[in-house]
Amino acid sequence: MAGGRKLEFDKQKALEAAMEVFWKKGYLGASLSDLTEGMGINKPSLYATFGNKEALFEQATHHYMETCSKPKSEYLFEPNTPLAQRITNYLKVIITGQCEGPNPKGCYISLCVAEAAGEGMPENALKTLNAAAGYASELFLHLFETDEEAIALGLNQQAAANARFVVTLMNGTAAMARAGTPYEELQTVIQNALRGLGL
Amino acid sequence: MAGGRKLEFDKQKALEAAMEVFWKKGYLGASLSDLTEGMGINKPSLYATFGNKEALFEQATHHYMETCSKPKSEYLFEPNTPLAQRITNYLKVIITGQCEGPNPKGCYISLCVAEAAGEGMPENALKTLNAAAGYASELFLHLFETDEEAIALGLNQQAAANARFVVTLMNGTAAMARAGTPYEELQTVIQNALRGLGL
DNA sequence: AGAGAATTGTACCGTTCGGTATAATTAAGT
DNA sequence: ACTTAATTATACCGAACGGTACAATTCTCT
Repeated sequence: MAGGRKLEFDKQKALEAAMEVFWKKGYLGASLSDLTEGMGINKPSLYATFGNKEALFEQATHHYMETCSKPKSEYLFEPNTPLAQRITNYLKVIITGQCEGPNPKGCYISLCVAEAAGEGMPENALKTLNAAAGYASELFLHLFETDEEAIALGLNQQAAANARFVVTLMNGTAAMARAGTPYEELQTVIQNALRGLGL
Repeated sequence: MAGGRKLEFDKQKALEAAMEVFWKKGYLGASLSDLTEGMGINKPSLYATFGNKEALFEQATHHYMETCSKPKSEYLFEPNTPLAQRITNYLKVIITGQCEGPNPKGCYISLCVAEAAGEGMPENALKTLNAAAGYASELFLHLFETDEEAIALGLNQQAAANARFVVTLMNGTAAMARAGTPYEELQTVIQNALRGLGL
């Protein structure tokens, strides 16, 4: 037997809205009122659909990684493109995403990781966050260790340190973007970054 | 006529403790319970001595700048020391402060600025924060514009962009430190930073 | 010793927090 | 039409939030 009232909202749109609220306020900083208002639904609907605040955060974080973070990594592996150009393209699109567009300024993950160090974050949210936080490091580590040109340039010799440098700088641009630095100003660090890598 | 009961706590010690609480939790993340517990006093004493949470934050932020941030800038202007060495020494002590010691990991200012972008921060706290946030930028801008060696190396030509690069990287190390990256790993970015500046 | 000034602990204010019980809707299956 | 299942809106829960009234305590000055 079946039946039941239909959902009056788009699950995916609501998740997208939740992602934006967490992106703007962080996990602890986002209240249920912030979330329900941003998502356009009320509390019982939120709990019935997503579980609770923590479960919603896990799904929103996953959505962020899949739609905002991971797709940009394609720029790093584009064929027939010099390494310096690929890194430049990648950093440009990353900084653009941090500074411009409809989303909040900065980086969702970077903000929530900073928040998490202050305690008060539930365990599963921490796990989700730590997994997401390691993505960029592993991406650049893999690039510097396996890319032909990177190996030819010797970047694989200190792949971990070089990856850490790039990831550190990206965390920095996220902080600067969140503080209001516009893209035109922030974009100049890309040249410094390439020189810092010896490119 | 006069008199009155004596303060049973050290004002300066209490301010130092408040600074550590804000450093760990941020402004919004620090509850009055966190503060009174960390400072070892109770609420009426806190309000009588420091005003309210916002006024306490302004004083704690000032204390941070005077005792933790500004003193380290001396390394940048040490006489008879090559510029690259001065920047290296400065960044080493900055990263050490972010990663080690009794204080919370990361940077007090960087954390609270990130928090402030999410709204909910009172106006005077914002002003105090913005003033503090501009300090490092102006410091490096002044260095690159006026230092003899910096001018000889042409760093003054794009002083603002070069300063932004260093400040961005420092915000990045703060984020990495807060996420738990140890000093030994994070310190390697200094060499990349110098190369990124052409040093 | 006594009066007046300042700090203390306790208990409380209204509001918001994350989360839920309940009942009124809206739909499908028989 | 009628039962059943699912979603909705409203109202509420105990706890914690920033902030304060009040009375007890502790001090200085006369």
